[in-house]
Amino acid sequence: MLEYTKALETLRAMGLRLTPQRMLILSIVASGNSHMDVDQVFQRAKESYPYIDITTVYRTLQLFKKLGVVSEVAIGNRLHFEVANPESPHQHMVCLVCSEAYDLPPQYLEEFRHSLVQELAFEPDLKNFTVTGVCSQCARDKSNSETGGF
Amino acid sequence: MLEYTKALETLRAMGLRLTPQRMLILSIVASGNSHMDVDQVFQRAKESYPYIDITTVYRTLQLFKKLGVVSEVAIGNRLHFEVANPESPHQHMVCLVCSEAYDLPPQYLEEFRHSLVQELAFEPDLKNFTVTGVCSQCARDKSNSETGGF
DNA sequence: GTACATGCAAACGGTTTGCATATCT
DNA sequence: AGATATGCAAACCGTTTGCATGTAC
Repeated sequence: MLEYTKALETLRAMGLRLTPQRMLILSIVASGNSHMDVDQVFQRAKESYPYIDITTVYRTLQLFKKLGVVSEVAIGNRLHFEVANPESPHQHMVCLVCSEAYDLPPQYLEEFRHSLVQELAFEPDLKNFTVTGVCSQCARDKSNSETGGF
Repeated sequence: MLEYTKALETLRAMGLRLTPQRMLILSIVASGNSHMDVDQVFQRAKESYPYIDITTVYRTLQLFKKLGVVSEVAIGNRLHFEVANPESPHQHMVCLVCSEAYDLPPQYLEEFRHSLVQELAFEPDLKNFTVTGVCSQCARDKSNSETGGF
């Protein structure tokens, strides 16, 4: 919950306000294991405060992003957010079947990045890197249904 | 221009029509070095046939995709298309500065894919793989402008 | 002649903006 | 009190759909 106090201090320092909506949205994003899309945040927020508008969710998340409190990941045509953690940068894998997001530790991309830079003189933007694919769970489900077994 | 005759035969075989719009759109996509987004195709098409509608471009490209004539690449929130070439599968690198698209030979992803499958049991969907980043040209331009040079 | 394709308009889904009202400080 | 945030409505942008007209076959 270190993020909380730090984020709240940042808000104060900028002369911005600590509103219930902002605290709620921050708590929701912080409670997720991985990134959540805007609508997921919105739905969860409505459980606590039914009057909240999705516009507020968008604006608040963009504000937190600007403050470095959360980071944004675009997946398909949806924006996702997670609490920023500069100590453990990572990329994401998203399952095309179940839409689940998984963290991808950066070492998996090191050699890839290195060869791109060295051989193709292309500097990949790993801050916004996401691989889609099929996760082990869904691959198993699929092979089970194909063989008719469980 | 092999793609042409093959595509046209495929259309006929399916009882579909060879319209001027379809031939125009195919020729435009085939003329590009790499993938083009829908609006680029549309603009070029209007030069030859000003009455064409962007809806037709979308529908035609989707049809060609279904026939295996073109392949679709989603970049950001835009769809891009290129002539399908099953003989040389590749992925893409897109420069965030100039938006130029470059082909990425598959060998650059082999080790990456292998470690994902082996160690994380995640099968990446390399058919829809795109890395964004900064190309060498734009990196050079940037460093020049930063040092006051050109 | 008939089925299929086109153009146009309207809908769609995610996101952003304008503005009057409400709220934090 | 005064500046900032919110809710609501409307705009936006890329893409898709409905439908009457047009055209390839």
